[in-house]
Amino acid sequence: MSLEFKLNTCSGTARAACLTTPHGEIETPIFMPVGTAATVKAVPQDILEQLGVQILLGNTYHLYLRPGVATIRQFGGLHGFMSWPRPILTDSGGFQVFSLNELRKVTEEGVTFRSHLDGSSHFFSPESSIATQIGLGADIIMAFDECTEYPADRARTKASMEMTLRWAERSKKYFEKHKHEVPWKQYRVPSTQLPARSASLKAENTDGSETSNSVLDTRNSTQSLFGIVQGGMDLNLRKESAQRTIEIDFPGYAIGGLSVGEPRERTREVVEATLEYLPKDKPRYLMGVGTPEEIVEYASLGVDMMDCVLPTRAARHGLIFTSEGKISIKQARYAQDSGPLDPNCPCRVCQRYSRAYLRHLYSSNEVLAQVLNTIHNLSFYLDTMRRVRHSISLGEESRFLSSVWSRPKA
RNA sequence: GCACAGGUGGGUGAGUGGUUAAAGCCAACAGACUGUAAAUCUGUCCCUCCUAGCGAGGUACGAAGGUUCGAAUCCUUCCCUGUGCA
Repeated sequence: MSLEFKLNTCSGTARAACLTTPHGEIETPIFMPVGTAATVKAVPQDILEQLGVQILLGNTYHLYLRPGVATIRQFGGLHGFMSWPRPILTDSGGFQVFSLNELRKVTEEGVTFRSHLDGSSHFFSPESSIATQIGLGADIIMAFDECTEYPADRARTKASMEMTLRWAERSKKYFEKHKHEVPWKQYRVPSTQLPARSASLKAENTDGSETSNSVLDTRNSTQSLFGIVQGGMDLNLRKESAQRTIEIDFPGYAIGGLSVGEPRERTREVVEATLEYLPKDKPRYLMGVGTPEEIVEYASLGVDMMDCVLPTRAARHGLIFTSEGKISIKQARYAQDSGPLDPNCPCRVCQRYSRAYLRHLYSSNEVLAQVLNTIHNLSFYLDTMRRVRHSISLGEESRFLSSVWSRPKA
């Protein structure tokens, strides 16, 4: 069994479920921190575990350039390389087709990138992206797509969508043929690092010599490849893209091509419309969103998985998310403030440090500022999703949206 | 005391007769950030006024005078700093 999606509770359009992957279970709706270069910037893995991070993102393009797949393969994949025993998802490099627009050339065959590191030329196709992702060995990997830019006219959006569909077929075809080449091997991790709920995945310790350690048994499992729905802001194209992607048949579906500059109301509209066409019994992953308010809303619409660089990047830039809105810890007004970042936050940063200290760290350019700010923002996001799951499990209707934070909503 | 070299906006430091209220960098202040080319990027940064503009005045390149249509830039004197010699 490589992927299992078990619905627990539904409440309105929202649902709570359990997604089982070769490296453990994930409770959904879930927020997935982004660790592009095999690291969630500024935060060590053991702290991520303590924060309750259940699944991480990695990026194919970045890891392919550095350190290279061969290296990661030697470690049995990303899990072993970065010492992260829990689930991982890799993005295909499709987003870089969009974001590196100055450095790339797209053709039907694939995309030629100029490396942002040294300017060297590299070619990515659906086949090579999947090959790379198999080498990286994430639990969930993504089809190679083209993230359509915004704005785009209907003809351009349709052409882009059609190509993404062809690329999806190629991705799947290559994956089915090569999925057994995944480099997973048994590797030992201290049992303290294993998420409790992965206990069922622990293999028998046959040699008996490592009784204090657990061994993840991934021998009989493979990765899972998700398809990606495109179609820009055009609801009809979204519908068509969803239906045709489903025809190709994937164990999970992502909604891509959003948060690319369109107004937020538009995003919501497209998400809501697209979800309607996605199967209820499979995980739905909304790529690249959002603010705390937005992820709560998308979860209420029925999204199961989300990822976003916002909490981590914003933290490094001094923007802090709190139950009372966002604050910029750089501001002079916090220079003497003895209170925590967020009075309602139980995280280790809020329990220990003052705003004045955190502002001081930031203005002094101390790396600890990045560490602490990121830990807080991630805690806040993870807590937010925990509350969303709790609300869904209580069967609270759409009301849970406003009760997620213990404050009146404006 | 003598001889050189210097004194520029909060700091550093360009500029050596006119597009110079004065580059760049830093600091300060504010803003942005949504499948990470991001410890990044953008704006403001002498004072006052308004119709808020590549707007109008004022003040400013150690001090005071002078030359010139015009000076941070040239001249004189003074003050201060560094180095060398007494």
